[in-house]
Amino acid sequence: MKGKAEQTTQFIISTVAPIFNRSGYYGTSMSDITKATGLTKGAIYGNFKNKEDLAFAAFKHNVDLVVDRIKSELIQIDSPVDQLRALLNFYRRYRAYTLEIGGCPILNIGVDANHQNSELLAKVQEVVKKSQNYIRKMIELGQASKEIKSEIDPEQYAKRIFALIEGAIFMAVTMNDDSYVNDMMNHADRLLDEELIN
Amino acid sequence: MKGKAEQTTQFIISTVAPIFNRSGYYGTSMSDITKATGLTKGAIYGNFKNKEDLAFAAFKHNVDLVVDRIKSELIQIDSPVDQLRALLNFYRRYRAYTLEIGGCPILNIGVDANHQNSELLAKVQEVVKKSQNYIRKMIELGQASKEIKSEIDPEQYAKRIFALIEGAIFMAVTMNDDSYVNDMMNHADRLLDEELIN
DNA sequence: TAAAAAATATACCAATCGGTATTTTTTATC
DNA sequence: GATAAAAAATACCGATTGGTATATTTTTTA
Repeated sequence: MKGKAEQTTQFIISTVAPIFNRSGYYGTSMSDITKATGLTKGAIYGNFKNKEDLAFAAFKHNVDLVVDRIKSELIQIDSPVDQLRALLNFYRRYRAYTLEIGGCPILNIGVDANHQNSELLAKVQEVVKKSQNYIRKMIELGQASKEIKSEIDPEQYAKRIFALIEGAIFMAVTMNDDSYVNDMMNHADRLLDEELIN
Repeated sequence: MKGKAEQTTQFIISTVAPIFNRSGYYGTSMSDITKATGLTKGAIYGNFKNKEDLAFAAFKHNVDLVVDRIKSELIQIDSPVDQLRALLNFYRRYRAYTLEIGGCPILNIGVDANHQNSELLAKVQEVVKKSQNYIRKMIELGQASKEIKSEIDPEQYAKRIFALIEGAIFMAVTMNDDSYVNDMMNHADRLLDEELIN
């Protein structure tokens, strides 16, 4: 006895995820949610404990969308250095890709949840750590294969590359100007060539 | 016939500015504002047309605080290259300095206002443009004095430096980790040495 | 110091907030 | 197709939202 509800749950999440991402927690009302889904409060609260739980699910959904896309693009690449380059390339197309979900969930929810919802902020921090670990492992694999200098600190560069990316996305979204991302990815490419690669 | 009101207006703005910066527009309620100021709605609405106007004033106040501080630190420096270095140094101390106002207003309000309040977003964009022009002029002065390479594009590097800074601040605030800013400012220093300076 | 003006407090408004108890409808099982 | 269970709709709740009209207090000016 279950089947319909799971579909509805997924429908609610995917419908509501861009709204939370764009408008933030307090900027998204239950009536926004019922309007967007065409469902009533009874249906929403039958599938989610409360608004907060819906916000958690929405964030996870948006992150999974992006992460799945990245992994599917990088999994077919062998060399870790080429993977790093492909990652940068992904972000060149990032803004167009995330238009429909309303921008970068890490950036949006990170700013929104800070000082507001520590539990949601913790989830953002988890995603950031996983993302940085992902980059760090690429760097470490590059060191193991002698493509990347052994003396550099993988953690340090993973954090820096992630910060570069988020800064570029923030500026591109805020100023509605893709050149921030394009220039920054060129810059990151040069960073690879001049500081990381042997 | 005026005097008391102006003091009160200023008091309200400076009291409320950190709240808007931390909690965003919809996350800040009029009751938050009356509680924090100890005033009643009558006093608030006697000094401001509505909540939106208060948010505008709060953003301007936070920006002015930061800008005034930067200008006071840079005005006594002659060489434009040294000014650029001093700017980077300012941001090394930025997070501690902006703890009381609740982080970077450009970042916070930029994300908060996007998709929510186009008028407020326009004000953020104006501040970003002014900030970038400020950096661009330093670079151009450096070119005029032959300290900086004539072939580089001042606008491009002003945008990149600003994006670097905002990315580092976002990561530092979100992850509660100052090393993002420290590492990024070191990185920007090297960018100056290797790409900009003759 | 009295009168005028300005500033603040009080009391209230309709609308909306997130959430829930109950009823109705839909779905799955036999 | 009857029945039971699950899901969704309806109708409602108290609290809070941003905002306003009016009364009171404070400040300024004469």
